[in-house]
Formats: sequence, structure tokens, C-alpha cells
Amino acid sequence: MPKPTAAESKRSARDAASKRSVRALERREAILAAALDEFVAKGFAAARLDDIAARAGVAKGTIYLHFADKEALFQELVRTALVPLIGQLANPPQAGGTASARAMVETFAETFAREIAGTKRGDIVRLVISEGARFPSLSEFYYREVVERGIAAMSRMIEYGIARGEIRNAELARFPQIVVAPAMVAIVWQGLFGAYAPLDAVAMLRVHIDLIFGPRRAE
Amino acid sequence: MPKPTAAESKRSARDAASKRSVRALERREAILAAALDEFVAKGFAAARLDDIAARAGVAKGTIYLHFADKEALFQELVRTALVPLIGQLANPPQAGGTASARAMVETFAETFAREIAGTKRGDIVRLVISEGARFPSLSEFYYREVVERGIAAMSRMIEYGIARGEIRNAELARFPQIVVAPAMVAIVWQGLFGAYAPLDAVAMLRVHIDLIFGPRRAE
Amino acid sequence: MPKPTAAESKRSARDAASKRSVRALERREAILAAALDEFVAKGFAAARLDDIAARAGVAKGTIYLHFADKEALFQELVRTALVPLIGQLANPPQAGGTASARAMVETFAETFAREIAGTKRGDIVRLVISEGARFPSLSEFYYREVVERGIAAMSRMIEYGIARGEIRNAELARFPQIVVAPAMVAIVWQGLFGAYAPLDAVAMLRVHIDLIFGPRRAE
Amino acid sequence: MPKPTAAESKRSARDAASKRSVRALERREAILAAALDEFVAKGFAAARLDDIAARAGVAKGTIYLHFADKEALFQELVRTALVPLIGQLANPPQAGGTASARAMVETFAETFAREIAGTKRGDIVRLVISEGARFPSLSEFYYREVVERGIAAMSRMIEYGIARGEIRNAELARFPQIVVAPAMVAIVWQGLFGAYAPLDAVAMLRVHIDLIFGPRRAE
DNA sequence: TATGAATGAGCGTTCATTCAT
DNA sequence: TATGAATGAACGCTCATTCAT
Repeated sequence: MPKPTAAESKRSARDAASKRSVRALERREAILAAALDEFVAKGFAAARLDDIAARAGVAKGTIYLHFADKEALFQELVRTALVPLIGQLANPPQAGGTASARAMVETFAETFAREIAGTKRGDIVRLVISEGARFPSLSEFYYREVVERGIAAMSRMIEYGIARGEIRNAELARFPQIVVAPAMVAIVWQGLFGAYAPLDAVAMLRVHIDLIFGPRRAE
Repeated sequence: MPKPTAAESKRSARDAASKRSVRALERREAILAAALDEFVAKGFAAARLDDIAARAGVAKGTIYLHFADKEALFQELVRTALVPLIGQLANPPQAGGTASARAMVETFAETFAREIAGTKRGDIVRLVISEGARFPSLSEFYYREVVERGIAAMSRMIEYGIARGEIRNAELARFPQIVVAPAMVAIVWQGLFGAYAPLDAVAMLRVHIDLIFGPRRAE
Repeated sequence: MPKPTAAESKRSARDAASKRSVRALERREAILAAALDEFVAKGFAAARLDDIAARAGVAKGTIYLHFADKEALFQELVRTALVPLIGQLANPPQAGGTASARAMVETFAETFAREIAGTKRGDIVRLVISEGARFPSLSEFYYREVVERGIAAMSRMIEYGIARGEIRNAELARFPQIVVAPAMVAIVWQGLFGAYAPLDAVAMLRVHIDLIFGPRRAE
Repeated sequence: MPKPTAAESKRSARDAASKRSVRALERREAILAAALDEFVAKGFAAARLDDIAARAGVAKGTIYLHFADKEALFQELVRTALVPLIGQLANPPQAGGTASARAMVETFAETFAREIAGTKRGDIVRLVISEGARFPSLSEFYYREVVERGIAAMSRMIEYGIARGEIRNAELARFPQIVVAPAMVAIVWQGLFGAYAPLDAVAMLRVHIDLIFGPRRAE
């Protein structure tokens, strides 16, 4: 094997470093994924780092190379998993100006059903609902980054709908929570009773939208 | 001291027993109350029997005279606390036959706001939402005894409202959850964000009822 | 078995309590004794609570019924073990007024040789010397309660000796440590080299006393 | 770039190697210096290789290129640091034959005060006193290489002093430890109480020498 | 019934050591 | 040589459960 030149050596060192850091990042992701599963299954307090490590395929000590302690792992998990959601909520779903408020809310509902309800992200939401009271900083973060923005976006849609005459009850703008409530209930319901009493979230949301906007015209 | 007759002896024994059992019942209640507070504050796994005993003013061992173990205490707690609620839901709130569906739902909402939202019972609901996933038998019990009955009662009211023409959207009967959803959201919201972003549950429920039944006539 | 009267019951309860507290005290002592051995053998950091518990014949958790944590156990150990020493040092060994300073120092040396050098108390001193630097509060305590008092008592003896003309070098009063130094060295020496190079502490102290007071008259 | 001749190549390789070994030696020294600080500050068991590596400016793994394990590093440290001391003690300080024993002991004391008391070497001695009991091979090494030789040298001085009539108490030759004891005490004292109760080691040693040789003549 | 001291399995965390790069 | 991510055994501490009193 020819002795590498200084330049080559440097590059291979960089490559090695990058390869290592890629590996490290993969491990980090594996830990987060495993932690999500365990936390969802057992709750924060009852989840065991041993199980998380085993599920992630790393040694227990490795977790501590990436996270300060169990709580940091938990919080990081929730925060990280919310970033994409935040993006979705910050960019209101409509683009053109001619969209009806109803279409906007329907898109919102579809996005919810597709991206959250049946996915790991739904588990995150469930986790926040379950454990949030014990982690004030987490629920505050969640409030600021997700709830407040979601509520604000929903408010805008409602006001737009009122302005366009699609929504009759002007009071609704004061409680955007009403619009989101069935989605919330769907998440909690699936977590608790879904196994033996599944709830058709999509259909329920459709009925709820009809309630807000009036029944659909003949399609 | 004169030797007591057999009859006297028996009676005093019964009295003692009854006195003792009264004491025992009081202790049991104290333990349940203390357990509720601790479970709500820390969650099932993180709550300590030491703290529950201290709060109840009994020794740790005493808990085991009344409950098989920590989980039994938890489940008993949730089941016991729901009994009154179950009663309320089983007896539909309407009395006379001429009541409107709207009045019935409004009574339902008032009952909820008064009896649950700001009380310990709200904590029970929160507990079930938080821990239910880890206690399938508990959430099944809750489903059977509370949710199913509540949903059924709500269904009847909705169908009554549809029949009376108070509710236009007949589809609503398929998803009584929609009617209850804001109440659910209120409970969760208060538990998570109530400290810095309180939600006026009563006002929200009123708006929601307007959404279902149409706006109130001039009062 | 006859039913006990109330008075008997009360007494037996008191007895039980006292029996229990006696047992508890015994356990506490056993833990302290075991801890001393382990700390002496391995040092504070390397000593294992498992080993201490096993040696004391109690479960690991029992240690925590008596001491807040490992460090508290260690400090309590050193403080407790010093109490008798403190007594000895506070009560100067002389009694009558006609005792010579030499006799007083000789008594001091004898007490040291008998009560400390070859006993567990010597281990305590060794422990303080070994670990004191890592436990400032402990070495301060030791300084205040033991060293300072011992040095003060020694100072008084030296000044008494100077006043009586038994000690020529008046400067010695400024450094009572000199008088105690060989005793200190004996302790350290035995701990480090005693196994293969034993040191006759008694003889050495005698020579040292001769050095201070001049040679003994013909005995 | 001209291709180097074989000889040139060899030389440059040797140079490189030597340069490398110089680097390696420097690293070794840096590790030893860092280890001394950490071991002194925390004790053997509580010192962390991470901290030693960080303080030495090397990676943790590098330590293992120079030392087999933590204990080897510790022992090497103590052994290495004692080499100069050993030299000093092996070569008795006197040169001419006319020096008095007192002068020799005074030189000894001065050397001690200058070279050990306030320096890192004093820390080494403290380390041996603290940890020696847990490292029999180390304290044996220390005994053989330092203590025994020091004691022997001190014995010779004492006997010389007795022969010259400078020392009256012939028994002192049996316990040279007595002469060194205050120095030992000074080291331990500074480590434990020095922060708030400093001890003037030089003055104390002077008084002690007066005790052995009698007061100084008018100076 | 009631107590609370005692137990010991279990968990979070640390850190000496290894090894692929 | 040098690195530092990865390992996993080990340890301090907790707490549900038991049981002698």
C-alpha cells in the first residue's frame, strides 16, 4: 500500500471523521426512535434505558454520549419530533387567494389525518398529553411552538371564513379550539379505546366540518 | 368489674367491630384521597406509596391492609371515583317530556362544568387519559362504564334533537364524540396550559352548542 | 392466651418499640463498624455500600434508614468515633497539683499508645489523614474538635514544664506539634509499613520524651 | 522534488522517529503532570481519566499508549516523581569531614523545606500517605527506595552527632524517625489545615533541631 | 388492624478500557 | 501514534413489598 500523501491523509482523516459523525448521527436517530417507542409504551417514568438501548442496538452508555440524562432524552425527543409539524403549521396550507375557508380547513383536517393521526407523530402528541403536566418546560415549549401557532392559524382561517360568509357564528373565532377538538379526541380515543372501539377520524372530521360550514352541496 | 353476660359481650364486640370498621373505612377513604392527589401530581409510576401514606396520615403498611398493591390502589381509585359520575350519566338530565334537546345538552354542559371541570373528578379523567394506555383493564372499564354510556346518552339526545328539528345535520348522531370533544379539550388544556393560558370552558361550550343548535334566540 | 388488659397492651407496645429501637441502634452501630473497616481498607471512594451492608449483616437499603448517603455515613463515622477522644483531650490527664509536666506528657503518651495507636481509633485518624483533603468540612471539624484542643492542652503542659524548669527550650511552646509529631508518624508508619517494618511506638515516644525533658534519673 | 537517497531517507526516518519520540515523551510528561494534579485533588479512585486527558491536552486513548492502566499510571507517577528525591537522599549532604552533625541536619531540613514542603513533591508524599495502604507494592517501593534510605542516612548523621558529642541522648539513634517526624507532620498539616491554620514549617524544624542539639550559641 | 423497620430487586448513571478509523 | 466514540460492568440510591411486633 503506497504511503498516502499529506493531502490524502488529511482527506482520509476528514472522511473518517465524517463517516464517524454519520454513524454517530444514525445512532442518535436510532436512540430517539427507540426511546419514542418505549416512552409511548410505558410512559416516561416506567420506560427503562436498558430497553431503549437494546431496542436501538447500542450499549446503555452510548445514550449518554448523546443525551445528558433520561429527561433530556425525553424532552429532546418531543422537541425534535415536532419540528416538521411546526413547519406544516407555520406555512398555512392554502396558496392562492381564491380558496374557500372550508377548503382550507379540509386541507388542515386531511393533513392531520395523514401526517399525525396514524403515525408516530400522533404518539408524540399523546406523550405530551400524558406527561406534559410533569414537564412544565415541555408543555410550555409545546404550547408556544405548536399549540399557539396552530390556534393562531386556525383563528385566521375562521375569520377568513366569517369574512367570506362561510361561517355564520362569529363567536367561533374566539374558540378555535372547537374546530380542533374532534381531532384531539380522535388521538386520545385511538390511544385508549382504539383496540376494540376504533373511531373513524376522517369521517368524524368531515361531519364536524359540515357542522361548522353547513352541509356540502351536492357533489 | 362485673363479668359481662354473653349477650352484652357479643354486643360490645359488635360495637367495637363496627367502630373499628368505621375507622377502617375512614382510613380507606383517606388513602384513596391521598392517592388521587399523588397520582395526579406525579403519575402512576412516579408516585410514592411513602408520600401517599404520609398524606393520608397512616403508616405505609396500612395501605396493604386495604389494597393488594400499588396498581390495585390506582385502579380502585379510578373506579371508585367514577361511581357518582356514572350515576349522573345513567340518569339522563332531562325530567319532563317537553324539554328541548338543546336544554338537555345545556344541562349536560353545565353539569360537566360544575361537577367535573374544576374538581377532583376532572383529575380522574386526566389520570385516565394519561395512564389509560398502560392499564388496558382500566381503560376498558372506563370505556364500558363511562364512555359508552355517556356516548349512548349523548346519541339519544342528538337523535331527539334531530327528531324535533333542532339539529339539522343528521350525521351528527354517528359521532356524538363531536358534542363532547370541546369538554374533553377543556380538561386536557387546563391540565397542560391552564397555568398561563386559561381557557373559559363555559363560554367555549356555549359557542359550541350554538354551533350545533344554531344561535340562541333573543333572550 | 389471656387477652391483655389495656395497661398491659400499652406496656407491651412500649416494650416492642423499645426493643425495636434497641435493635435499630444495634444495626446502626453494626453499620458504622462495618463502614469503618471498609473505608479503612479501600478508602472512601472505592468502598462499596454492598460490602458494608454485607459485613454489617443488613440489607443495602437499611443503610439508608440511618444515613442520608455514603458521604453522610462516612462523616458520621468519623465524627462519632471521635467523641470519646475529645473527652479524653478536654480533660487534661493530670489530677493532683504536684504532678510533674513530664508525668503529664508521659500519661498523654501512654493514653495515646493504649487508646489510639493499636485500635480502631487509630484507623479513624488514618482515615482523616487520607481523606481529609477531600472533605474540607470534615477536616475542619476534626481540626476544631480534636487538633486544636489537643494542641492547646499540649501547649499548657509545655508551659507548665517550662515554668517548673523541666523544659529548657522555651521556644517549644510555640510548636506543640513537635511533641505530638512522633505519635503521628507512628500512626502513619504502622498503616504503611507496619506489616514488614513494625515500629515500637512506645519506645520511640519514651526516647522523644527524654529528648524534651532530658534523660530519666536512675530508676 | 528530487528523490532522496537511501541514506537520506534513512536519516530523515530516524529524525522523524526521534521527533516523534520527543513528541511522545512530551505527551508522556504532560500526562504524568496532569495525573499528579488530578490524583492529588481527588484521590486515586475518584480521579477520572477523562479529566487527566483533558488537562494533559491529549485524547483519552492516548493515555493507554503510555501506561497499561490507571493503576500503572498512578504507580509510575509516584515512582518517577521520587527519583530526584532518592538522589538527594542517597548522596549525604555533607562533603568535607569537618562539618558538624548539626550543620548536616540543618542542611537536611533546608533541603526538605525548599525541595519538598511547598512543591509538587510534597503532594507526592501526601499521595503516598493517603493511598499507600491501598497499594502495598507502592508503599513497599517507597519504603525501600525512600524511607529506608532516608532513615539510614539520618541514622548515620545521628551516630556521627553522638560520636562528636553533639547529641547527648544515644538512644536517638534507634529512632531516627523522631528527627524527621516534624517534617512529616508539616506535610500532613498543610494538606489538611493549611488553608486556615498555616504552620511555619521552617521555624518549627529550627526549634526541633535545637531540641536535639541544644540551643544555638550566640549568633 | 396498624405499624414502620427491613428487605432486595431494579434502575439511572459513571467511567475505565477497547478499537475502528 | 493518536483519536474519541462505544462499551458494559459496576455502583449509589430508590421504593414497592413484607413481617415481626
